[in-house]
Amino acid sequence: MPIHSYHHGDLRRTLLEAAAASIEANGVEALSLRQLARDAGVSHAAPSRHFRDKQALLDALAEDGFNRLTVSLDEATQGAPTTPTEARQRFDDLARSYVGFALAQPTLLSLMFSLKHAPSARAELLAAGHASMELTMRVVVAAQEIGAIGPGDPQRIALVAFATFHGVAILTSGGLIDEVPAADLVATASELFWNGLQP
Amino acid sequence: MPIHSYHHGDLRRTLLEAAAASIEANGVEALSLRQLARDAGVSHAAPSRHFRDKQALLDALAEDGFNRLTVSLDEATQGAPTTPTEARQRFDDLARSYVGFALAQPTLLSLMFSLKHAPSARAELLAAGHASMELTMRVVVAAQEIGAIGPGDPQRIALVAFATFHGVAILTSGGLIDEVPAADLVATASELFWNGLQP
DNA sequence: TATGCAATGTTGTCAGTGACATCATTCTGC
DNA sequence: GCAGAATGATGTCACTGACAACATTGCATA
Repeated sequence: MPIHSYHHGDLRRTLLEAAAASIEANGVEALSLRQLARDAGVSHAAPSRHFRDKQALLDALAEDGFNRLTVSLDEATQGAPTTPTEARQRFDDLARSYVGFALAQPTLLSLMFSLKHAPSARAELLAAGHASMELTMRVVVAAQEIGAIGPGDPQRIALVAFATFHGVAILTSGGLIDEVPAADLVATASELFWNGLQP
Repeated sequence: MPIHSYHHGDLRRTLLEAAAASIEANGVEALSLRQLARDAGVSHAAPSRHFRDKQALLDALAEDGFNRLTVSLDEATQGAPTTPTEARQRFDDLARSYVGFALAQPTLLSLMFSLKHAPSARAELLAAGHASMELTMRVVVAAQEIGAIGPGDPQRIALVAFATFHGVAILTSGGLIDEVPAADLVATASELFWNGLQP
């Protein structure tokens, strides 16, 4: 790809990456399509070829975020547990991975769960979000299968676990907590939740 | 107060209420100070007398939200419990109240925990947020005092409880969950968490 | 009670923005 | 090698937030 070609080459990806950096640095409110275009060295209307409007860019960012979160959670919970200790470890790892994601890109996480998405993007977002929750369910089911935790609708348990991780992630990344270190809060949450699941 | 006086009378409150309605209807992104001014029947620059800039209005909204949340949680948990069943009931009520607040004004809740606040407003927001968490701690301490749950740092437990409620609230109000009714999710979360607290 | 100042509201202006229409260039499949 | 699809550029418009300068009103106090 020549340095100065009429076509950018991979403008869509460039815009997404710059936008992700921008929202973390200055918030969603301050995101400017025209500024992104300037930074990418294209005209102010070029982004509209890839994102119908600003909302479409935000939707794409959110979907991308869910996909990255799914990868993170997946990598953190490889291998089926064979002992209760291992199952518990997977659960801990899942929680730490979630909160780690949140601390690294808190604004993106908020955006992912923000409810103002274009109806057209809703299907993709739902699918991407569900993939993340599926991973949580996988950990729950694996723990149930070896008897590390009691029975119970794994989907419901996984949803509550996911919600717990999310809440801890938002609280710790939101700067609303000074007294308790983030890692301690994650550990406490994981421990309490696990206790509640015991047979 | 005359119908048409030079001074509006209570513009600040009018703006806050209209803004709260606007963000729930159209999202934070679409909030327009000038539109709020038009709706209130004042000039486009009048709001600046009450809110230095848009961020200041959002900060005030968030603080107001925390105060209202605190009132809701307080009203839902009146009276010291005397039995484990009552203590458990308080805990359930707290969770339901939190999620009810979230369902009624999901965008405001997101805004409250958004990290994009002016440094000058941080102190007030922190105080308002802590008041909500204090209420959660009150419920935990009350339960501990009558032995309904085991010992443990009540602040840490309360923070995790708060986080759990918040996570469930965001998930249920965010439209990311179709399979499980919100009330069921709240009940499951409350039950699992309570189990984890048993001595 | 009179008055001066603080609080509040108005008008005017400016640069930045998102969206859209129209035109230009390049790429790709046939 | 060429036609049409992708992608980018240019021009324009209404709207917005922020700010400056000016107007009106309410209130404290002398």
